[in-house]
Amino acid sequence: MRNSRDDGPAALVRLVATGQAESRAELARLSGLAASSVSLRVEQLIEAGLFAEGGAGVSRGGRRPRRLRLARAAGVFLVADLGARHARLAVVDLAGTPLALSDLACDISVGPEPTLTAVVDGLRRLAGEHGLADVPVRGVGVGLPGPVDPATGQVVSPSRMPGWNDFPVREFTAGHAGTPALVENDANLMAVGEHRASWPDLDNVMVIKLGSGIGCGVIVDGRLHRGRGAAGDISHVRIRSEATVDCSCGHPDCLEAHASGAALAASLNAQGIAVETPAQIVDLVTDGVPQATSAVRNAGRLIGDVLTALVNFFNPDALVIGGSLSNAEPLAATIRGAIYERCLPLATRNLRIATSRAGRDASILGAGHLLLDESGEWIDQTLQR
Amino acid sequence: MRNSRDDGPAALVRLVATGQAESRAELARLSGLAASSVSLRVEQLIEAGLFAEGGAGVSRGGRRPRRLRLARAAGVFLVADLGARHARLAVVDLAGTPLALSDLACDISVGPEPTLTAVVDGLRRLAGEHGLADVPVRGVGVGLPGPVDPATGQVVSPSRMPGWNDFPVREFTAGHAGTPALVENDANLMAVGEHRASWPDLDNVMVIKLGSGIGCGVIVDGRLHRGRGAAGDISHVRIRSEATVDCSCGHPDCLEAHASGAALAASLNAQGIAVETPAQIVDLVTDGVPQATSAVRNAGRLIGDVLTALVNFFNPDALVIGGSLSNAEPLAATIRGAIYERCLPLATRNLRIATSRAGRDASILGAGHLLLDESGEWIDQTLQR
DNA sequence: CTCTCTGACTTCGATTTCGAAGGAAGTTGG
DNA sequence: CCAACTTCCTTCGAAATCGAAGTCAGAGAG
Repeated sequence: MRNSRDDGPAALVRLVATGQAESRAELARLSGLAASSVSLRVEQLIEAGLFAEGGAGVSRGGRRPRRLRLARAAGVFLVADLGARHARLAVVDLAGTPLALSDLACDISVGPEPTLTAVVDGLRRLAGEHGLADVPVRGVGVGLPGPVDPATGQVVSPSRMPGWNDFPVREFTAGHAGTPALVENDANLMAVGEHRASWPDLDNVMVIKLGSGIGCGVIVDGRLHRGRGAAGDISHVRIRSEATVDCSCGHPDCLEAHASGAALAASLNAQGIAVETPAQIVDLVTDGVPQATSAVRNAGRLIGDVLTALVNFFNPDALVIGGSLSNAEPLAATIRGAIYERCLPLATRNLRIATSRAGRDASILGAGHLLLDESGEWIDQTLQR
Repeated sequence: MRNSRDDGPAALVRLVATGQAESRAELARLSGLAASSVSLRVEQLIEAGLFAEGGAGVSRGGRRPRRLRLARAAGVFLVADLGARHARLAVVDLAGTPLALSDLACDISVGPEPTLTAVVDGLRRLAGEHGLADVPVRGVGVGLPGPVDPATGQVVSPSRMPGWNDFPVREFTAGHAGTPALVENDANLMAVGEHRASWPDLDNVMVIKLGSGIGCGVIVDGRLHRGRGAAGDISHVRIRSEATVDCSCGHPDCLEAHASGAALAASLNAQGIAVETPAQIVDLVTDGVPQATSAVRNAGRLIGDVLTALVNFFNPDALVIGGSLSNAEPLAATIRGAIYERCLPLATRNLRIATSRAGRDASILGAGHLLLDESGEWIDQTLQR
């Protein structure tokens, strides 16, 4: 696990927030600083109201450590994970742990300004309802179902977000909330959340999000790989198939056109089985409806074939299958089988394939972690008073 | 461009060696250290014999800088790029610039010990012949046409290196040469060399090596991505094709079985055209032999199709086409066309596709750079006297 | 040629960080 | 209960680093 993106006091805050360190001694070991320097800085962090001392810890054969934790006044992050017709809102502490959760119905197609205004207002209300109005908000995180340019914080050519193209989401959100803002693709957030929560010691992880669409986030060397904003796209790879289906992107036989939740639903509807959401597909599979199982198996084979090439190329330590469709067991099983059958032994030798452990709030978690990673600035400022 | 993998004096040596800094002032700007600290450390580096002052530089409107360069006594690296029947040997300075080059006929299939012994001895002889016997050797780099486990420096399940499986190449080489050793896959070395020499400011770069086989090296966030040693493999991806060809790996229709130089040669031989090496194929194409051109075009289309998925997924800033086959112009043109046609606009928007600029010694260059990156230890030691 | 401006170093006191030593507060084993 | 460790944390002088001011050496303008 890579730590210390930068150093300075923020590194100490990160270590405590993520639970890696609970005492001055652990901070010294993990940060590489001298014990005396750690003591000094911790003193300052306590004075600034970011850390608090929380009684004595468990002895490891000597004097008991004086346990450190984040002070309540250290602050919170406001986080929203937007879907097409729905947003998941959360107030999380600096560690990313949700303190309050709620759901908000909101149609993303009404455009960015009303959507983002409603989301930020909803977040503030949520914080107030849980008695957190007096706690400083250190940042806002927004997950979106489309590509985000990391340089500008703008959405770029999203396929299912009419009116959002080139809208400066980060700027607008930061302005409206009055805090720093983080804007990121939802699959990327999920990848970060899954990685930090479940596989913190692995350096290279791929997370695929199977829902209505097909998304993918990539952790390289412990950090999110963004590329120019398009990284992780696997949905428009051309697949080998008998029937030809045209994709919304204009090319024939994209993976998404054959194997996404939306494609599966369309295919089942054509067979006279009424479904709308991925969750309903999962239910059908669980109920043993043969057409559903067969469709899901077929999708798994297609997805597995595509992943084969990517696993050989990227050689990850783990491949995590998440998203609402991932609860359909035959799907994961088929993907797993395709990869083990067709990939190089060298690439699968140390590869773990697992379904999501962090669950549906993985994205929330990931946003918290990314916001913490970018917290160097305000931490430094808070200390200088 | 990412610098300062670590800090300390090694960072300054790197900046001077790579030509990024030529004066104390530039070192201060690029390293982030205070000017006074830089002056102090430079003093020590000069005393230790690593740096030398080389007259006055060009004024930028004020006092002229006192130009810094690597001292001759700073040392050299010995580097070898091994192919199946041939090794390219070089003595390079710390900047990676070749001071002496030679070719050595050696059959890799006689096994690791005799091969590596001959290579290291050849390197020492080469240094001696060029009057470099008195200059300290700071490291040995070896490029191999097979997967290398970065953790152990062992070759792992190579397909064309009988007798090398699990052999501790790094350990043996370091022992025989009496210096630190670096062992790396040849395509990876080529990727590093190409990146540092031609595209130092781009963070994410893919380099494919088209020769008898098909290799690929990946630079992520300015650093070589190794994965567990298999990263960058693109040769065993299944392709869509009419005829079925079985690959040596046991699966049908791998890219390598259809589009590698060896596959092209076999196909041309079957048509009654005698060729052996990739260079001869390039000659045929240049001469306008229609069967050769057609075969190369077909290979380009297949390779392009595979790269399409990887470019969408990885979203690199540049894709570099290298290796001896890359001189066949229709090949690169076809690959380029396939990618621009089929990739997401978002992924190709900022993508540069180019043929190799560093040429056939890119691997040598890359080895030099990687050895320099790992030079922190001996630099620190040299300073402490 | 002189005067001013700019950039390249140096000098030197202030600050930060280190690390060895020591005190505090436990555990373990007789 | 006591002596011998261990671990946690602080103290304090030494060392490294910084940064503001000063010096040096050129360019460019008048």
